Amino acid sequence: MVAPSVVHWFRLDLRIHDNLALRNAINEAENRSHILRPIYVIHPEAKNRIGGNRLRFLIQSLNDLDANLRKLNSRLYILRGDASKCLPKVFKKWNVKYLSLQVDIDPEYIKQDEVIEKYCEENDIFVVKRVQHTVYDVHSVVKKNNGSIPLTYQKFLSLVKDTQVKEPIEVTKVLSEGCKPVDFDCKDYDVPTFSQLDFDESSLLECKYEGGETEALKRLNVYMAKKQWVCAFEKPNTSPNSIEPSTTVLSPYISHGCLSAKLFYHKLKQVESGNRHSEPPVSLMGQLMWREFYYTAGSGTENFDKMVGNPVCTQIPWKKNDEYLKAWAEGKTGYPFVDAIMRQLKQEGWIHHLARHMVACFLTRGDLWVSWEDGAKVFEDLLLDYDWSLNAGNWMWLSASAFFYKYFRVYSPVAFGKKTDKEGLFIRKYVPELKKYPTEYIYEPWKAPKSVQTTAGCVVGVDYPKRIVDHDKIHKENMQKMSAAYKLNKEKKSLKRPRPD
DNA sequence: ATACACGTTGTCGCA
DNA sequence: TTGCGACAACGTGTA
Repeated sequence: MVAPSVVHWFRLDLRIHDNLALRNAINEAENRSHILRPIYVIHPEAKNRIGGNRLRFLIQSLNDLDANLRKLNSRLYILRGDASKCLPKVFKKWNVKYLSLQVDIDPEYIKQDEVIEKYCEENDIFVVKRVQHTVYDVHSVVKKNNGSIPLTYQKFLSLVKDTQVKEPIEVTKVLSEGCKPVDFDCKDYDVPTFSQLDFDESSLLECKYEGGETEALKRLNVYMAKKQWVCAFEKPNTSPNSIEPSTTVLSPYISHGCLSAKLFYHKLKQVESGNRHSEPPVSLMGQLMWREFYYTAGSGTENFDKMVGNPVCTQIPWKKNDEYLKAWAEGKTGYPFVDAIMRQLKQEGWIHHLARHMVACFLTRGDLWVSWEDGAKVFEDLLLDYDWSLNAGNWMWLSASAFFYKYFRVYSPVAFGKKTDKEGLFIRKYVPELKKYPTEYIYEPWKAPKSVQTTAGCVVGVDYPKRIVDHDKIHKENMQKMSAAYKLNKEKKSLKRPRPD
C-alpha cells in the first residue's frame, strides 16, 4: 500500500507567499504524516495554446516556484496532460486523500474543477478551495448586490467599502523528511525545458520581464519604496508611449499569481497610510480595484468573453475581416502609432493600458469595425498579463459594448500619441523603417512629400504600408453604426422588459 | 414618479 | 496657450 498523499494543485497561484491553500496542504501532510505533492499540470498543447512570450514567463515562474519549494524541503511535481484526465490517474497511483487549490474563475478552470471535484467526492478525497487570487471574494460581492453584477466602478467600490481584507499569510515551515516520497528525485517531474515542449526559444527576443515569485516581490518592493511616486500616481497622467514603462508592470506577476493581489493591497495601504495620496479610480489602489471590478463582473456573467448570449454586452454588427485583423495584429496598419504599439506587444508581451485603449478602439468602433472578440484572442496570445476577466471586460469597455457608452470618444491614431511623445521616439523604436522621418510626418508618413520619403529611406506603399483606412472619414461612419446598434439594442430591451401597468 | 448629475483616461474648433 | 462646448450615451444614486 502506497503511503497516503496530500496534493496542492498550483494553477494561477504560482507562489509560496500568501498561499493559504498551499499552507493547508502542508499542515495536513505534517499533521497526518502524509506525503506532500505540490503539482502543476502542463497541457501537451501548451505551446499552441499560449504565445511564446507567455510560455517563457510560465516556465520561468515554474522554475522559480520549484526553487522556492525546495527551500522548504519540498519540490514541484510537473504532470503533462489534460488535467481532468491525468489527475484521477495520479490520485489513484499516489493514494491521494486531500487536495487543496485556489479558486479560479476562468471558465476553463471551472470546467476542470467540476470534473476533478466529482472524482474526489466519489473517491473520498477531501477538497479545500481558497479564494486568494482576488482581494475580495467576488461571489459574495455579487450576492451583496442582490445577485446582479455591479455595472459601474463606483457601485463596485461602494459594495466593498466596508469589507475587511485579511492580512496576507507567510508560508515558511520547512517540511519534515517524512513528507517526501521515495521518488522525490525523479527527473520525470522536473519543469520542462523549451525543447522538451518542442518550442523553439530562438524565435523569442531578449526577455524583458522575467517570470516568477522572486522577481515579482523584487519588483513590488522597488515600486513600493518610491512612496512619493505611489502616493502621486494617477493613471491617466502616465504615458502610453514612453520608451521604458511609465507604470509598474506588476500585472503579469499578478495574473500568474506570482504576486498576491492581497499582499499588493496591504503594501499600498501601508505606503498610503499617513500621507496625502491619490484615490481610486486613478490611484494605484484604484488599478487593483479595477481588477476586482472585472473579476466580479466576469464571475457573475454568462458568456462574459463573448458578445452573443452575454447579458451585459451590447449587440453590435461587427464585420469579419481577416485582412484587417491580420494587419492590425502584425503592426501593419499604416498608422505608425498603432503599429508601434502592436509591435511592442508582440516583442515584449506588455503595453501600457492607454496603448491598449488606442489599439482596441482602432480595431473595433474607431476604425476597422472588427469584433472585440477577435482582438481579445490576439491579446490572449500576446499579453504576458493575459487574464480572462480583465481581457474580456476591457475589450467590452473599449468597444463601448459594456460599462462604457460614450462611443463618440474615439482615439485618434495621429493626435493621441503626440500628447506624450511629440518627437515620435516610441514610433522610431518600434517601427524602425520610419526612424529617419522628420517629426512633422512621423505620425502621418503618407503626408510626407515623395522626396522626403525617399530621403528618409522609407517610401509609403513600398517600405511601409499605406494606411489601411482613412481615420477621419471612417470613424464618423462607424459612429453612425454605433448609434444604430444602440437604438436597436434599446428597442429590444424595452420589448423584453415591458413597463408594468 | 421623474428629473438630474455624474462617471479613470477623446477630439476638434473656437474664443 | 488654455478652457470650453459640441458630438451619435447608459446605469445608478440622489433629490
